[in-house]
Amino acid sequence: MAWNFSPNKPVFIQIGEKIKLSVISGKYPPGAQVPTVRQLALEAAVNPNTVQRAFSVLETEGIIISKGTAGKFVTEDISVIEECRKRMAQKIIDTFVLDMNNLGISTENAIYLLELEKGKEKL
Amino acid sequence: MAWNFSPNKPVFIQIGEKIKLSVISGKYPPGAQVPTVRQLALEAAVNPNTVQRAFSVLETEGIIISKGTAGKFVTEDISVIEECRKRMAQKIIDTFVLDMNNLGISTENAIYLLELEKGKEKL
Amino acid sequence: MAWNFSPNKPVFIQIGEKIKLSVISGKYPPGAQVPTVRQLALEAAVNPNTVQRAFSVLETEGIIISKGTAGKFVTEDISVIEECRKRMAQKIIDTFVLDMNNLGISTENAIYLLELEKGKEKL
Amino acid sequence: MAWNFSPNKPVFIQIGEKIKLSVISGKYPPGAQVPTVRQLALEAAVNPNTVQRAFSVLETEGIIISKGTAGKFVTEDISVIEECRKRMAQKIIDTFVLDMNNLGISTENAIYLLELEKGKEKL
DNA sequence: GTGGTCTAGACCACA
DNA sequence: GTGGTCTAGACCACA
Repeated sequence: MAWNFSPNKPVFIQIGEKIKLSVISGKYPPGAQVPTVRQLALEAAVNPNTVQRAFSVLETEGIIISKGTAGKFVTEDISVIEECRKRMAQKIIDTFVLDMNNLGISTENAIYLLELEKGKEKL
Repeated sequence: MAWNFSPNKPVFIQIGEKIKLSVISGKYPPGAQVPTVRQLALEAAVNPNTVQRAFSVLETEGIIISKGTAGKFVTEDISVIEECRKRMAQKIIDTFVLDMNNLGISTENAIYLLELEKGKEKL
Repeated sequence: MAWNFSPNKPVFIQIGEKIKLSVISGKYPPGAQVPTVRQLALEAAVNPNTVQRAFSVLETEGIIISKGTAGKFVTEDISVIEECRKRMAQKIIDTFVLDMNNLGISTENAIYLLELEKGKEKL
Repeated sequence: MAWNFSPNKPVFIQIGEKIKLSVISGKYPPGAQVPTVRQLALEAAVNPNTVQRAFSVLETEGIIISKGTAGKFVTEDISVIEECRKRMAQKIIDTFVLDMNNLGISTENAIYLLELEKGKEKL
């Protein structure tokens, strides 16, 4: 995993998002143990407290469950994960549509621009 | 103009973006004088320093030009405005594609989801 | 406010509960500013980080809203506060009934014991 | 016996409470042998050390008496058990009254809410 | 002055 | 070894 942090967002948020994406992508499947706080802190070269804080957000969301001294685990409730994936996708879409509309670009035109973008990807 | 600020972004950034959108949308056409710092500060109920800071960003970008005591004016160089519009649109698109891909959603599927979103708008 | 902490619960939890009770009791009414992080840290003789953490829980619950550099304020949405009060009361009742039942004391008998307790209070 | 542990309390405490309740309820009567550490550890799927720790608390309280290799037995001194039952009940009541009062709910009103709760139980 | 983030490091409980 | 809490203290952005 690549750990290059943007200066725009708090590090603990960025760590949390990366773990969340690993869960959603299935890299950490339901019920699996996630890396320990100390391990992630070493990897990402941050203080363990910062990793702890990232996890505490995910635990509040129910994505990660702490089993005391045994470690932290991905929830086995698949619906929580799926719900999270949907929520994130919808938020990205809403932001995109709103931002484009603010620029005076209709959703229809935005889709057209994305088609062009898709064309570029093939190159 | 509605001045309801999100707590997530600095206020001066939000003010700057709003003015920028007014320029791009033509509400403040090329060469036109923009409202004074004091006027905007009153309207938005913020400290004049905050508005000043927003303007200083726009002046650095060349969108707004300060003519000393005469006031601040939208640039007459239309290409600057058009360039800014394109840059903003491209940044929004790039962010959108990247975010969706990170969620495991291809650009193609993202377009499909946007089509659905467009459908909702009609309701 | 008396700040004597029990060793059984984390300090940040106890601080959070105390603030929450102040909100529910109306000591900090809707819309009012709550004491600053630094002020509470001084009063309670703990690290500002610990107070910050207590607040972050209340902000997640929507009881407290941070208005950037202006300070932190009690939500103006009275329903959130009322909802919180009800939730807390119900949780206390549920715990009580469950604990008593586990001891082999029916809810009816528990009420009888409470009547006795009420009698003691008058002395 | 159902062994589902809450993540909020230490497991050894929860095991101890469960055994204590079995004694109080008469499931393990005075003088009776209680299951062995190994047996309970197997049942509850925990480390034998954890069960041992739970027992050591109960032995300190005098509820359980260890007779060396013969095993562990419930005390034959009924007054110890009765005393324990009373102490637990009083603690639960005190906590309940205090918590409700902190929420601004008088003991009288608390009793009223419990009456409502009793009503719900019949459904 | 306000909130907010982060580090270094200590210390604790649990298993 | 695992998670979890807390302190002291630095540093930053915003207004």
